[in-house]
Amino acid sequence: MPDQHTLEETERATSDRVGHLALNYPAAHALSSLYRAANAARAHLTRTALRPHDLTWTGFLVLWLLWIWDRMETRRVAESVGISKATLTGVTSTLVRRGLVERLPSLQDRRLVELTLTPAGRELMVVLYPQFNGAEAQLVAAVPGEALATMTTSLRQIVTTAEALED
Amino acid sequence: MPDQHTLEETERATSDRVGHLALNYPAAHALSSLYRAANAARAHLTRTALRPHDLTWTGFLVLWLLWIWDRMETRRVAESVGISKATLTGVTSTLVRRGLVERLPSLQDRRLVELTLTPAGRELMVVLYPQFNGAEAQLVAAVPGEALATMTTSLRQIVTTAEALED
DNA sequence: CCGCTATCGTACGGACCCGAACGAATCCGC
DNA sequence: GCGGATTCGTTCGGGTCCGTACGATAGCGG
Repeated sequence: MPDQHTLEETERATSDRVGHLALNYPAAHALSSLYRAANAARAHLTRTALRPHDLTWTGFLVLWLLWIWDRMETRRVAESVGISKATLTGVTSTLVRRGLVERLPSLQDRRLVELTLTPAGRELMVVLYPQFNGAEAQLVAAVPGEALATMTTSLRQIVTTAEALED
Repeated sequence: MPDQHTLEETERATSDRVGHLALNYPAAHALSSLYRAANAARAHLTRTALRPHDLTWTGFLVLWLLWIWDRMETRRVAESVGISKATLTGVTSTLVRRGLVERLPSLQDRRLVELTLTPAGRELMVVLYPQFNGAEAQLVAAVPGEALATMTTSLRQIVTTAEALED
């Protein structure tokens, strides 16, 4: 158990504390579950698949993206991974230092920098990604297929809503 | 758009790259959506509700927990929030420095430290939490009630599975 | 051409985050 | 009682993570 209190106890204590307020409880429970699930999944995948290769979660996301798309501008990578450009600079430096990623200054627009995998980076992903996906499958094994599809759809709607709210 | 590529393009590119491997795609898509949604929600809630009060996401989670439960041992707080004890030490120090949280050394077991909100911390939560919950409601507004319930159930199953896998 | 503006990636400071190691306190087998 | 094992919170080092500020580059109106 991640908590010394059961789910029921927590909800009762919450009700005792804030029950007099007009709150949206389904939203609160959904987002609480969302954050806990994402945190648990990230921690488990990191321990199971990434740590043996001495990779961080974010570093892996960058490698995966470059594996799928061959080369990308840094601003696109940051946007896709969901981190700031400033953070990506540091993450990229780490991956470059380990010989997995290469920086390619753009010739057309000299402000831009593109990223690509080195051969070593590609070899790593060929071995690593099937292991990673196996761990992913383990995590969702208890969720029936239909519920998983519903969940995926709802999560994407939340992403869309969040993006719309940023304007 | 968080990505210069549409979802369909990404899935096609993925298929081109790893289509010859025996992978669990529903699991991969579900966890990708899970991580993106959690990231987007966290970023939006931080900007909307937390930043005006100069609070961090993790700091807010700690405050919320102490608000609901009055006082807790640090090890329980770390477990509930999903961070390591080492991280909690730093987060707690920040909150103590801002006068929102107090450390209470346990008299029964002198290895333990309990945390509790100061009056200022309680006053902050009374104002802040309704704002936070309002932003939460905005995020899930596009998801039908039934789908939201299904999503919450599935997310909790993933949390349970992840915990079981840690043994 | 030539300022004005926008956008790029990066440097910096501060906060979070973890694993490992540590001193202090407690527990437990004998 | 008491010595070894366990558990506690903290410290430390290294790696994200962000907002801000910056120098460099590009686009654009006049």
